[in-house]
Amino acid sequence: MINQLALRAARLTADLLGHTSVRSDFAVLAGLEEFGSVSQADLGRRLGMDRSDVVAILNRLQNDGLVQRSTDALDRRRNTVTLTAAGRRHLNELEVQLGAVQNALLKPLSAGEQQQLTSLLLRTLDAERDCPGPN
Amino acid sequence: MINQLALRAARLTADLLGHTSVRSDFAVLAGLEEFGSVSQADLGRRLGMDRSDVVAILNRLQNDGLVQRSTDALDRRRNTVTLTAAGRRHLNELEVQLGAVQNALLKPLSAGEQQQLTSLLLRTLDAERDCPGPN
DNA sequence: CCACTTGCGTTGGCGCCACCAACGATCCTA
DNA sequence: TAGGATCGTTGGTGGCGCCAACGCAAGTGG
Repeated sequence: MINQLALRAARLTADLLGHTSVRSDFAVLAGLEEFGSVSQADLGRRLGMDRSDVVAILNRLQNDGLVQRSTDALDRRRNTVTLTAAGRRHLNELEVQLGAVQNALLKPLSAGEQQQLTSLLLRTLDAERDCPGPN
Repeated sequence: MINQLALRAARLTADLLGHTSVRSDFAVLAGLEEFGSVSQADLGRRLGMDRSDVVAILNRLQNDGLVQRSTDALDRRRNTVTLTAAGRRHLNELEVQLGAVQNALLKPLSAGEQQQLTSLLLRTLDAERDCPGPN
């Protein structure tokens, strides 16, 4: 049903970008820009992914100098993750490329319909995001 | 972007159904019902999945008696795959359950909006499906 | 009739991704 | 001060999509 479209999206991103794991990288980078400097666990919670996977992604990103890990002084368990300048640049590039992918994917729809669709998707996502929390 | 929703959908299906690989099974069963008895390669092409994966899924389904493989008399390379009565029954059950999942997922939307959304998704999917072929 | 090419089913491996279990370190609280 | 709770990390598991290679059958041109 809906998975079909997600698969198409994944395939297109894989085609246009080198077929490495850009999607999770982008998710983390975008999350960092949106939320600022956060701990890894918070990041995972807000992005809806597991702590262990966040670790792997951050290892990659840190290795590429896109992200900086520093132990929080107030709570030495936590790692405060910060976006570097290079990371911000890389995120911008990814946004451009993924925007192109999205355009290609939604090409058969008019501009108004595209907006309509994304609005509907975001609404269901937001509503869904609240559901499991407060329970 | 869109992958988020797909993930939600996957999680919901995993919650409501036993977290085994029901999704691909359903895809194959639904494809069989839609296309009738077809060869495995045709099935894979129409569903947009790899031949090797179709093999694995068919092994499972055949083992559960939901599907029957028989070598085509006219072209002995091909395996004609047929839905058994049990397979059709199982498909119906899955349709009910997945319908419930879809309802839960799209609950925050009104009925009209739900229809609108699925229509938009199907349109982009259909348009996309033609694109890679004629090139 | 014999290569040659094409398509089919099957096997095996790789990579991405979501999930779970466990551990040491650290913080918080009773 | 002892016991839980949280954090980062490691390791393993399973689903899923993709590719390469094999053996076999069908068609095609010489």
